[in-house]
Amino acid sequence: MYHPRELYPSLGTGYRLGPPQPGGDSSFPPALAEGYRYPDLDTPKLDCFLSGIEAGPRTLAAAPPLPLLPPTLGTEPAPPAAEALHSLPGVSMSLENQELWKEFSAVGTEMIITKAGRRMFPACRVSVTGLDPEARYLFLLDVVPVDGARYRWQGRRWEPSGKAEPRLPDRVYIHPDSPATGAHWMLQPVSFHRVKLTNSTLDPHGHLILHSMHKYQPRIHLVRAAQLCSQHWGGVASFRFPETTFISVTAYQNPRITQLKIAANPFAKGFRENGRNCKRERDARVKRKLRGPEPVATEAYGSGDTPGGPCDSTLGGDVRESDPEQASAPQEAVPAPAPPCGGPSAEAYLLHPAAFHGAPNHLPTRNPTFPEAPDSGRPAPYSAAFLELQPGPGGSGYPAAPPGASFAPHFLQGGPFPLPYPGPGGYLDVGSKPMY
DNA sequence: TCAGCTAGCACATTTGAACAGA
DNA sequence: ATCTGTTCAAATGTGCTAGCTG
Repeated sequence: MYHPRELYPSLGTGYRLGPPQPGGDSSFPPALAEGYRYPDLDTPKLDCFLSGIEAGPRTLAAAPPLPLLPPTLGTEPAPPAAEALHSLPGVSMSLENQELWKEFSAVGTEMIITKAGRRMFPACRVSVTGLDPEARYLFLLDVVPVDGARYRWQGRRWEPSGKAEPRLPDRVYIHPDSPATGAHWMLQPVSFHRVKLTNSTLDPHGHLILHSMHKYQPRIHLVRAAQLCSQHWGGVASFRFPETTFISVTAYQNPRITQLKIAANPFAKGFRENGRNCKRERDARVKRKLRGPEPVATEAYGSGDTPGGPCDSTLGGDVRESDPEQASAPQEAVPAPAPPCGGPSAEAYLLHPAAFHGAPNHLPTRNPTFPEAPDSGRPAPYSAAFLELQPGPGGSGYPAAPPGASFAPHFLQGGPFPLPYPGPGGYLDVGSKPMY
């Protein structure tokens, strides 16, 4: 296994997220300071990953003391503005699909996790401003536990039910467009709809590993760096949005969440009231089955509907079909359909568009020594690459993920990347730290 | 007994290859 | 020969449900 300090020994350990330094930069935007405290502010799990960032001209300023997260979901008032923790002055981020998130949050967001990995819905879709248009940045997403409790659905609400399970290996999702110029990231909303969540601790695909019935919070990190393995990283900004807090489940507990997901997620169209798989239709099918073979449907398959589902550009994600206003909002912000990438990334897109619709083809070809995704004949797509990293020295009391028989201690799953770091669209395993 | 998990199912959407026509 | 638009099949993403497990 690798630790970033081993990968980048020349970088030292001088740059870390942490409490504000005396005399540190005070450019932290006040508006963004109104948020919640990172539960693990003192030991951010990205430490080992980000410690290689070169100390910039400014000292990293951490968020000021903030109130703790509320204990339960579904009852809290409208959440405050996003919290930010960064050393990139002037950079701010906003949640594009905030209304949808708030709708879920008001009920108590649940995210299905499966062994094979399940996408998040709603997905995190953000807009960023204040970047240097010429500089290159990486966009990362991770998910951290909100508290040390396990939760249980009590028929009407979620309530704490005992102590949380030991923290699992931390993984970071790297946006497929990374690295790209500031101009590219600011051109259109950045969507993390391809992030997958799993409850399989031996997950070989690099999906983000979570415990079921626990409360989590996604975080988005912006790192200024020319390349994924750059030795000249120029700062980091971390953001999180309180309304994106969710409880991981293997089956939905709150029927209101189920209804919201069905109403908002294009992939669940078949379960809507007027769909072919609504309860009435299902019952009718069962009856017909008992009587005899089902007649062939005469209606054109999916006719009349405008495709509005997730796409793979940064604009993609949870377009809410039932809410045309919401669906059109990003287009108002970006009048002309922008190319998926700008600068060198746009070049890569033109040369290898598939790279932005699944496999990162703009990178070196798939390493044949790595296995295919076990559940598919196709090469592992966006989750193709990740890196298992050993917890840092003195960093973790948490035992490293038990090495599965199917994969080596460190490797790039389905890796098109011959280098020991994850490629765009991949996941970085940064080890973990004990939380409780 | 029961809460939680898993696998299989049907349906909708996405994606890319193949093809036809300009 | 090239470009554009259409069609189609396979892959993938959904929630539902029955059965299993601890």
